[in-house]
Amino acid sequence: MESVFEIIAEPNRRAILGLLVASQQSVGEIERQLRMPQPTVSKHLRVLREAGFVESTVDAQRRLYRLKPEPLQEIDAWLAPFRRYWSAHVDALERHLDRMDQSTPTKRNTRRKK
Amino acid sequence: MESVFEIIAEPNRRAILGLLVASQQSVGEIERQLRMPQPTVSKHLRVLREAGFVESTVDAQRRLYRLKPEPLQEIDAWLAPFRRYWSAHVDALERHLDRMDQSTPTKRNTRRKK
DNA sequence: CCTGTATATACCTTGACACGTACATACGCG
DNA sequence: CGCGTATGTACGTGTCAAGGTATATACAGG
Repeated sequence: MESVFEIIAEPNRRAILGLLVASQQSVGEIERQLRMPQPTVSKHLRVLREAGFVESTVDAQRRLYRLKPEPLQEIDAWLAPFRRYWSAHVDALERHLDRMDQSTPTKRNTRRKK
Repeated sequence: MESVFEIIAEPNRRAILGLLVASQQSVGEIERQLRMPQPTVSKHLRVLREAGFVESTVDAQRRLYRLKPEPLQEIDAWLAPFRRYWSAHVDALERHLDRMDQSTPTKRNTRRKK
């Protein structure tokens, strides 16, 4: 279970992260909101913790889990080249639509690469 | 194999997507650049195609695969709340550092991103 | 046609991981 | 101290997906 991508492939883990983005939560609160058995929550939290997605602090018998940004930022970084790709191709789509619309003269001086 | 997250959990598939972001490629070209057996490439391409990550056109015996943006945009969208989360917390960190630095009166318009 | 090239698919095996159940540990309180 | 609550962990099980090997399909050219 090495990569951040495998970690977030699990729907329950994404749900847990989705909860924690609002505020920190105890295991029991997560358990109740997501209606999943407690051992399942604990195991997913373990995976998330060891992958650096969350950290916990002790509050008596409870443990409060909160989000850590780095792994998700890593995913965001991986996505960057593709963002550039599709923003470049919005231009291509526009050119395509321009060609379909015969009446409008191409006011298109944005040149294409490749 | 439903969710886009499961699709990109596979390292070879991410590698293929990484190749295609540069330009479209034939199966053989992918096979050679990534040094993976041809059936493996074909199977991963199939998964990517059925999930909408790529599309292919026929060029004689070859098939040219190119990227389609939507599924990756979906991942990008999922990431959005977390981006808000951590950018909010960069601010919190900055405020914290400001409080630690007693001498400087918060001249808070130098907004450093990341 | 036959051959070589290019790509897809079928079958099998293996390993990883998610889940449920049961149990262990820890803490607080009466 | 013993009980209830809160959380972590160990074990057995089933499922599913990735890889390898072999084979099928498609096309091009002599």
